[in-house]
Amino acid sequence: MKKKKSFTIYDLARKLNYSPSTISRALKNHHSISEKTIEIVKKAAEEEGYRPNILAASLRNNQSKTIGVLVTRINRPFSSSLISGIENAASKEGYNILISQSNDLYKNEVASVKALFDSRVCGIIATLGMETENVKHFDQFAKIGVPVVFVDRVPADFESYTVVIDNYTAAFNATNHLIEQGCTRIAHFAGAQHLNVYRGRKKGYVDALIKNGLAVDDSLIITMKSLSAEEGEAATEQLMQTANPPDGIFCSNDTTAVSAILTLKKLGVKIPEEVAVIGFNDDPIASIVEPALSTVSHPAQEMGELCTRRILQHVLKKEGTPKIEERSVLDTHLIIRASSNRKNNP
Amino acid sequence: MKKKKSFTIYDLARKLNYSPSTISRALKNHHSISEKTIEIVKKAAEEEGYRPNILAASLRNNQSKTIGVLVTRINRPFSSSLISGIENAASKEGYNILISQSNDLYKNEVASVKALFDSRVCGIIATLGMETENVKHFDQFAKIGVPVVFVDRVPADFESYTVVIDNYTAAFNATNHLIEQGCTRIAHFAGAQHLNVYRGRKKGYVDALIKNGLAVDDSLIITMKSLSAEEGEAATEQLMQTANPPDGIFCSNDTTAVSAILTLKKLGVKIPEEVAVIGFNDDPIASIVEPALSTVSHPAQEMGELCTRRILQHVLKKEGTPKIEERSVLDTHLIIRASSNRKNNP
DNA sequence: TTGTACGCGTTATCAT
DNA sequence: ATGATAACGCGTACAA
Repeated sequence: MKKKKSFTIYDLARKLNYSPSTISRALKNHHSISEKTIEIVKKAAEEEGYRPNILAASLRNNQSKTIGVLVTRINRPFSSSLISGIENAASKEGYNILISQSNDLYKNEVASVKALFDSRVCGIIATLGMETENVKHFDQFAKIGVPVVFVDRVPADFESYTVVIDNYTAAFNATNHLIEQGCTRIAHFAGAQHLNVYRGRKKGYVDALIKNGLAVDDSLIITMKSLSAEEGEAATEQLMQTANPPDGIFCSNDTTAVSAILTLKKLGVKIPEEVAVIGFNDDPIASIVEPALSTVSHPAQEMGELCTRRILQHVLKKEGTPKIEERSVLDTHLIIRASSNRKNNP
Repeated sequence: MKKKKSFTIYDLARKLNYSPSTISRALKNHHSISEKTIEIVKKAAEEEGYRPNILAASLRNNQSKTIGVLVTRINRPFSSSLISGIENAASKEGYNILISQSNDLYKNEVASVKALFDSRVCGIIATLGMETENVKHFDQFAKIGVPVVFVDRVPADFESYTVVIDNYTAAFNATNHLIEQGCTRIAHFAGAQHLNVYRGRKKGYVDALIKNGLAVDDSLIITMKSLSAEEGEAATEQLMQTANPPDGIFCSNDTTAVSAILTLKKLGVKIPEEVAVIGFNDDPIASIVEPALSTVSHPAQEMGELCTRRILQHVLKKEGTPKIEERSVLDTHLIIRASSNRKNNP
């Protein structure tokens, strides 16, 4: 269905007996146009319902005001908060955002990145999928000077902006907290180890154990494919059936942590007395589950805003400041709730 | 920072000694181009890393393959699921989605709609904000034949596609269920009444009471501005302090319902024996809170997919099928959990 | 202060 | 089967 031709600066020019260029300039308050003309043009534009065609402007300028965003799943607390932050910061500066999700499939990720490139985004913000092990598909951006910001799940070896949290320290602190609560046999629900976030969390966990003189028992480390509720339940059941079950679990996300809590309750295990549990992300469910889940807060919204700022800084930058690499590490916060707090439940 | 000029069909044409039009056609498998030429062109395009410039194509075709999406807050279970559905259906057909959020502010909504229009989206999917009482800002789309799909929170008087659930029936059934459980004094947490969804839910609640011969007590109907957790808590406390507190609460969303449950527990009120609670949406927290929250499931993801389908149907439609109005009402499902189930807690 | 002319990358139309 | 040309709407160098 073809759309009607829209009202352009040419139509406006004809109507006002000006040249199109004068209209164009007046509309953007060019200094060489008289106040009066600007006023006339703007008034007429308003009356006629003129709206600029951004496609044409972007093509002409070889530069769009659209930021591409790629996440694994839009429909997840972390992602949606991240996107929300990105959108708020972007729209405030007159930038649009183009969104796509990979559903954690490498194939989709590559296709989405291509699509975003074809749309000539002025920058791209991306979180890597579970299956992603190389990031060649982002090379095309670097090649033409379009900034790439990787956030949260980031590659090891790509020259780009990076916005992350310190997964290692957060995990170390979380595990350390469990030890302070008296846990001596702590299990860990780990995620795919080729992803920085899960690698960091596992390493923090292991180092906290070592630092405190506790044994690292590989049978207590369950590595999961997608950290789903089902996997969390299965792992919890499996662990509790062993001769020597854990007295604490540090989970790489809240989904599996909440799942662990529900499963432990089903098994009649007392939380946190017999098994203390701590998660990661501070999803809404964390504060609702009973006992409330201790977790690590993830400043998703702020991360999104920062990502946008990185893109804008880069785009608005003048020549001569080509540094396209900068790593931002945001603070996390350990939130201690009932699921790991033995002090209040002596 | 200016970007490098990109590799175009002209470069490809020069390199292969073909005309740009041949390249253009070969790239889209035009039937008039020989197999051999197509192969040659595609191979070279691949080698040179040629990527089409969608901006140029859209400008030339006066038709983009981008769907605009406007929600109130990206960062909400319903919205993010909706968007996820929209994105999945769109990307499958090679369409992109441009997202913005109004944060429930009318001013933002108008600005976002303008921005989406300026980007020449081929269709727009929107959920109205809390403050929105008129939808003039959508007229510009109708004017040039761009389809508008309103979803969930929709206007009463705008010719467009509409994707909704039957709020009235869902609310009626939810309230009826509370009555079946023995509730006789049921409160209602209502939302802004100029929005169809909250109006429908309230009406369903009222009619269920009437149908069952129960009195409609205005003091039991609390109308909230934003249906936030804080409002839910305040309303619950207020209700329970009265001489004649309710024995059931039908809430217009899960946020206030969960808030009610937590507040009731704090007050030592037994759920569902003394007060049964039911929410709306089936957010993740609904199944986690204790007792688990009965609620109405909202097929957000499917609604999103349907919205996209409406746009695509319209866009791909040939001339002569101009019907731009069609109302789709999706089924909801009453999910009975512990917060309203007195049968299992005699 | 305003106007003219061209090009951004693509595709549709009309030729050859 | 392929090529030449114009046009989509806008912005800008250059001219007046």
